[in-house]
Amino acid sequence: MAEDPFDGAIDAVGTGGVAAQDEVDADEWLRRMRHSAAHVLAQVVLQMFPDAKFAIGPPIETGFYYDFDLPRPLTPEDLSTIQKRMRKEMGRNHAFDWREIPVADAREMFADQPFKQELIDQFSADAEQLGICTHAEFTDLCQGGHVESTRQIGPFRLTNVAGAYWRGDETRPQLQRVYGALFATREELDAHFQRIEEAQRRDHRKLGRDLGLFAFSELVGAGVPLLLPDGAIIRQEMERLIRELQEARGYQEVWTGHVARGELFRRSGHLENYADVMYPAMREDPDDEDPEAYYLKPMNCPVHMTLYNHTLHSYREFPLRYAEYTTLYRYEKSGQLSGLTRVRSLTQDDCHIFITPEQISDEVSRVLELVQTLFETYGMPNFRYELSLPGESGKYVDDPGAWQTAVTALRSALDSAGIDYVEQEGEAAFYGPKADLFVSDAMGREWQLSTIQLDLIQPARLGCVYVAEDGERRTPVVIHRAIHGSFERFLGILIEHYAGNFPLWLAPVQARCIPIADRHLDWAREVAADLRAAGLRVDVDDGNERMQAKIRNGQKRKIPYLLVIGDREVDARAAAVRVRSGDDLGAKSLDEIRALLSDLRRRRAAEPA
RNA sequence: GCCGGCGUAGCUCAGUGGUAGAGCAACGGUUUCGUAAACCGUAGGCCGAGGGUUCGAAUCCCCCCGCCGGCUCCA
Repeated sequence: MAEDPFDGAIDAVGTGGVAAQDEVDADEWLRRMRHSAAHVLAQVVLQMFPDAKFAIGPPIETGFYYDFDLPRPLTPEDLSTIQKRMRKEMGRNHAFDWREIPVADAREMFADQPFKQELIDQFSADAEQLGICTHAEFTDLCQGGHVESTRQIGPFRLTNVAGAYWRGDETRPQLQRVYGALFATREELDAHFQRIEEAQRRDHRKLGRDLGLFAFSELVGAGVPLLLPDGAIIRQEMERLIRELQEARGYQEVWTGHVARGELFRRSGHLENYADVMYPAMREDPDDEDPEAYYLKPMNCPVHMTLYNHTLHSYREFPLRYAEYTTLYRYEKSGQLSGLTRVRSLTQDDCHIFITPEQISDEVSRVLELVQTLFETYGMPNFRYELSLPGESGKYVDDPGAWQTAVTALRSALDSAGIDYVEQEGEAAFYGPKADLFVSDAMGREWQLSTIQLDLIQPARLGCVYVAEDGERRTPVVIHRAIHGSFERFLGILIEHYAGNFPLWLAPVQARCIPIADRHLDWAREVAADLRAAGLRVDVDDGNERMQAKIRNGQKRKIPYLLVIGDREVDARAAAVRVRSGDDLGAKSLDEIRALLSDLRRRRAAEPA
């Protein structure tokens, strides 16, 4: 999916439009099967809807899709009909015939296909011949990449139909996209669906419910997560960690509340560039354009800069690092909301660092070190960086020289940290370039967590200055950076990363005492009280169920340690330690248990897995 | 926001025009048991909200809201 399907690979066909299996490698063969399946899909859809306008049908990571403009929405029943007819067509063993024809012929051939006409416009800019591919009665404008015949196409299943804008542009017509999964073998196809099932078990929305971590309420509102006590514990541990790390690195905590006047956001540029995600102004008269109106903060930056302006600063104070852990409010469109990973009230570990231009590279390196330390603590290695640069559009104004300096400094900091990244033109924030860190959730969707942004615009707009060594007043550069991104999203990702099996330091309940019979309750309570006094989160299952049931409940709750207490343990002033993995560590003295758990907690160890 | 699907007990789901159901969870009682489910009982629902059709609506229609998948946009 990484490649732009419109970036025509018309000349990248190499072996030609059709190849035999032994002419290409396995990956290429799979791509060809998938793309060929898309052609059969289009063939069948055209049989069923002769007036259909068809767009594109590329191979993707797990299969293929094809986009259509149809007279009516496809139903799930249609999908299974289409699938049956596709299998039938594949069984007929139609050969794929690929060849090149002159542009003019292509235009004529696809005269009643407006999307194809647009593609012809695009491709004919630098080609006189265009590829077409025919099998059975169906011919498509196509850059090639096919198997020899339909019977060679591997096992597949149509999965869903979804809306998709033509060329990914929401101002253009929305088409119906039919998705299919396709793999080389039946086993791989089955494994694919098993992976999906496994991913669904990891889904933080399900685990959050099952483990009692968070909830949503229609009454409170969409996109506003309610952290239940156990979820709030995890979030508190996350905050505690980042506070420790940041205090150790010279950050100073500030507090600036939740609202600010519109005038501030007008000066910062937010109302001009960011209004679409800001909640509407809070004002007495809705028709009043009065700048006295207040807005919920979508970001902290303008407020932090105003706070900076409270006194005159010297270059000697730099880097000056303001940290705040506060909730911001963004009106995300309803279809964007997704559990904890996309919410409307989000809490950022949001900091603004005031520096001189010369300090950019060093300070970005320090931020990168902080990111690395945090991700190591969580044991999350699977992320990737993106360097977002300004593009052509007029959104990026002001000083082009400063932009260039900033981009160079950001790039060199990433390079010297040995970080791999991809550059994305046109993705910069309105105030500067940025480096973002992305991770994937259980369902394979990517989410941005950490962000490091250079700001070349707002400090000047808000009148930030510092006194330089030569006594002149200059405008500081500001680094905006959030390491978790938002605690909500990061929590969602963490839940999936651990599949709910939090390491001890994060676990809402770190150990549970399980007395076998009521006569063991006193010692169980004593053990719990002792461990609690040592700062551990420990409870006692004093219900009247059998021990087996209590163990089952504790396991389902994913509690790291279950401390089973019967006659032997009471006598020995001990508890039998069962680890979440199911391992039985046997009886251990209270002292040993306290030492074990305290050590894991203190080190924020990854254990128990 | 757009396209499609879906909203019945805390959770997983039955119920297709005629008096709202099951399992698990919860709660009460009995049981006091050695590493993933003891037994009995009780309670729990404006069937997402509002409107309409009908003698009668969880069920059919309209319109909101929410959730899920995708598209577009972003911590």
